[in-house]
Amino acid sequence: MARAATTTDAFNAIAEPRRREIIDLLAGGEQAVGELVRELGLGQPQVSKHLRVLREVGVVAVRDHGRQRLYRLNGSALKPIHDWVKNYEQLWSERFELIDDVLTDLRKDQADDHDH
Amino acid sequence: MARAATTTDAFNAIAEPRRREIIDLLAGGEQAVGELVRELGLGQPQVSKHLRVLREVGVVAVRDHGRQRLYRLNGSALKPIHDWVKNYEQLWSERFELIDDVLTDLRKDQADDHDH
DNA sequence: TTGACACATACCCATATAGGTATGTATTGT
DNA sequence: ACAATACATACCTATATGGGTATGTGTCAA
Repeated sequence: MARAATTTDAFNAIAEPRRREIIDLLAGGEQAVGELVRELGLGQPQVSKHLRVLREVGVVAVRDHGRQRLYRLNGSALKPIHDWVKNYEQLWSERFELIDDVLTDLRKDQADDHDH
Repeated sequence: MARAATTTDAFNAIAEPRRREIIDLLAGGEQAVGELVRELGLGQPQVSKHLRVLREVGVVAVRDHGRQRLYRLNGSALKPIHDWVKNYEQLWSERFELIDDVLTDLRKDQADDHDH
């Protein structure tokens, strides 16, 4: 089996750096494809394809405006990612570093006790 | 160009569901490959390969113990993901929904004013 | 109506998978 | 020394990719 499709879920969709860049740009508000093309310095078809992926996983939505297509962010589609990674937030917090030190000391004391 | 390697960064590494599952399992503490194999219901070579990817991006670390290899989580490697997605947390919070409603009302009032 | 514009889609190609199977390597027990 | 155990790695295959280029589709202006 090959790798899962980029359109499988948000996890796969945001693995691509340009797509995260697009999301960051749309955080500032609705934008047309042409603007994104200029800001990204990518070809227009490439940008359109990235936008398609983001659309399919629900991270962005489109709106027609004359001959332009305005894309906007739908941040809630990123919630599953946040929910998952949030479980590990404590693992790099300063508070945890302290707790970790304490636990290490406790284990050390236990080892000393067993040495007797 | 093809898709970026899974070992490029944590974003690519965690796109694979089984690798997230491994991370979740290791959150409970150090585990040998064989235990992970049983818990995942995957082949041993497959698990070893997933572990290799996670090792290369620094999400897990290994320790030799006899003929076993004990893997442990290094959660701090997930920080970049958390840092990135945290910027969008407000977009689905209840608090934001309320702010959004208020803004919508404000815009509506402005439109009414212009109608006069 | 015609041309210009904004965007989407259809191809082509090189590449990196993820799973499966077979095999190599190091450690342990007898 | 030898078999068994625990992992890692090599190889194969089907598949989806991201960029590039060419082309299709819908909208606007003259």
